[in-house]
Amino acid sequence: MKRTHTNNELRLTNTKETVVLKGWVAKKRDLGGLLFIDLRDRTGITQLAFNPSSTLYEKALTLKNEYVIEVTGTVIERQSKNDKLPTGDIEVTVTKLTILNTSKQPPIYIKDDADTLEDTRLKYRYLDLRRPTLQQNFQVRHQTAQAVREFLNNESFLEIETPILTKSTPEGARDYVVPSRVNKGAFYALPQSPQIFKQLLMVGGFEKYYQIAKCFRDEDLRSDRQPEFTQIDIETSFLNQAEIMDITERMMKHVMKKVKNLEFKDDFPIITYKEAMNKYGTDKPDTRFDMQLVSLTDIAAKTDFKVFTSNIDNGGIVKAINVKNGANLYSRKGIDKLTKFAKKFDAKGLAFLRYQNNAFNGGITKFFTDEQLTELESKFDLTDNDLLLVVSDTEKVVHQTLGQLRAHIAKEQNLTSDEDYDFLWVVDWPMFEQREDKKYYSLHHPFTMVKDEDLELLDKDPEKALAYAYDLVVQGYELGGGSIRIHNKEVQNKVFDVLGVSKADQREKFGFLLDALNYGTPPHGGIALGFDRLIMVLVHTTNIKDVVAFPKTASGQCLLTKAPGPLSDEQLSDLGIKISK
RNA sequence: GGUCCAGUAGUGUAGCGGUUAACAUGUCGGUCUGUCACACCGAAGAUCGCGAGUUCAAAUCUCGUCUGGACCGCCA
Repeated sequence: MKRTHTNNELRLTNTKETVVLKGWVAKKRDLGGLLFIDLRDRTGITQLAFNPSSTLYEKALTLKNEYVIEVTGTVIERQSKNDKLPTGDIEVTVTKLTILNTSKQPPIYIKDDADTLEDTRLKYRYLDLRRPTLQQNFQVRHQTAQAVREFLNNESFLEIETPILTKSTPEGARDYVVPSRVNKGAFYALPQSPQIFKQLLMVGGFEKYYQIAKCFRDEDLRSDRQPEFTQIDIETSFLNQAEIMDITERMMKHVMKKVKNLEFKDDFPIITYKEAMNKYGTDKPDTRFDMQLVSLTDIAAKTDFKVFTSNIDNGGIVKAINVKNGANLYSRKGIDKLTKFAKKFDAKGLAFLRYQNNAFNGGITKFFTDEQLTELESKFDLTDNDLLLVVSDTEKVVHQTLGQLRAHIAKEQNLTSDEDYDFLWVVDWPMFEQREDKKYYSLHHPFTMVKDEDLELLDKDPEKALAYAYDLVVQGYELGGGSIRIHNKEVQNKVFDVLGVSKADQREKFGFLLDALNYGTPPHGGIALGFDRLIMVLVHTTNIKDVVAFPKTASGQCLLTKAPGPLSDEQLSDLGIKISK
């Protein structure tokens, strides 16, 4: 029989209608003389009622959780209503019951507040996916993809697929690799992103490209990181940074309207990379709360506190955050915990001062003169029981430590709301960073265009050169990043020189791209947004597994399929591969 | 590669040297005509992740190992 309604559809207005419903038995409530079944499908729940006078009563008694059934029945108004369910005013008196399939006792509960351990849930992922929250997450994921496509299609973008079997590139993340049977000893790599292909599509004249693209990176996992993930990948020709940011911003506003019914009237704020690092200690600041980093280097230099003065003499800095009401929130023991947290980021310690009754006390107060304390007071918007947390070290360590502390404390103290979407652009990224080995590394990627006015710096002082690069940040997540690309061969060569990529390597790894630059490559640029992360933010989860249908564990295993697994000797020999051990 | 946490009936937890291994929920049986976390009564269900060691005695302590998780490194 054809299903007439889903399980979230029937209302009082349907009373007396004959309906056909299908779904899973979510719950059986046997009152002796009366039997209720909650029938679940992906939309919701409808209550079925069986009366002992019914010939179906005995059969209904045999139903168990997760049986799949089809029922025909009449919609009636309930004697006792349930205002927690959209269908709570009605129930269906069943006149025909067909058991479509039975179920063993499931190893996990199919309900939202189930606290089953993650490994059990992953092993039986197909059961876990039946949970309403996960069902809703994938609904949102679908709607978001639709909204993205709808917007970009309207803006004349073409959706074009790029290869999954492609070539390994030297920089960036470790590649996942696929052996070639036809070409023994040679390997494809799975793309870390469609970066080079989308640039070549611009050379190919498509002008506006997008793809909801799978990307692969063989790096260690985190709660917000899977080895394969999805990007909204966009590339355009002839548009400048502001124009690409505008399209992206309008796309995000479209998504927020379509998926969350939220209007964003104002432009997303724009701050520079430098400002982000100085004020928030991170390139992806959560701006839902303040607690900005404040420099105390000048005051600290005047104190007799050796830790500060010797750090400053060695080029270090001193900065602090003001934890509002922190003196009440963090006891001595609590501060010790924060110190332990700070040490994860290479800080040697965490200094503090309390502000109570209009004066500082505790911690490092004794190292400051009254005059210096007054100066300190003027730097912060202090109220009673504030707590200053101070870190002194290299700029890098200070920023990372205080940036992480800031986020950590906000989380501990619930300073943020999941429904507060603080979209933010971070611009003016440096082209390169110099690491311990004194070599230069791309902050973005090696195809990023240097700002016109900084072109000369590539030769003189590469570290000072800024890029046409922009990141979109929300709630402390890097939602995506993009840049204007180099379309000029001389500049590209210069960048490779700074990066120390030899001519031979340039030829070997990027020859096709460099060749393409010879044939009328248009000015182009684009952006890539982390699709999974966007969904995480939209459905308020911090666990990426909640938005990926079949995710991998922290060690890259799929507990459902047991991937990755060994190959047979025959397969290995076909590929010309020997396993050494 | 490193640090930390966890692994005990189907599921989630308690127990932290000697217990009949406890509790909740689920399962099974019974009573019950308005439940929706139905209620009540009863029952079954556990080589305490695995392997060694210490001890008269190990779920409990030690070491190793496996699995899962969080984080650091890593992720242009």
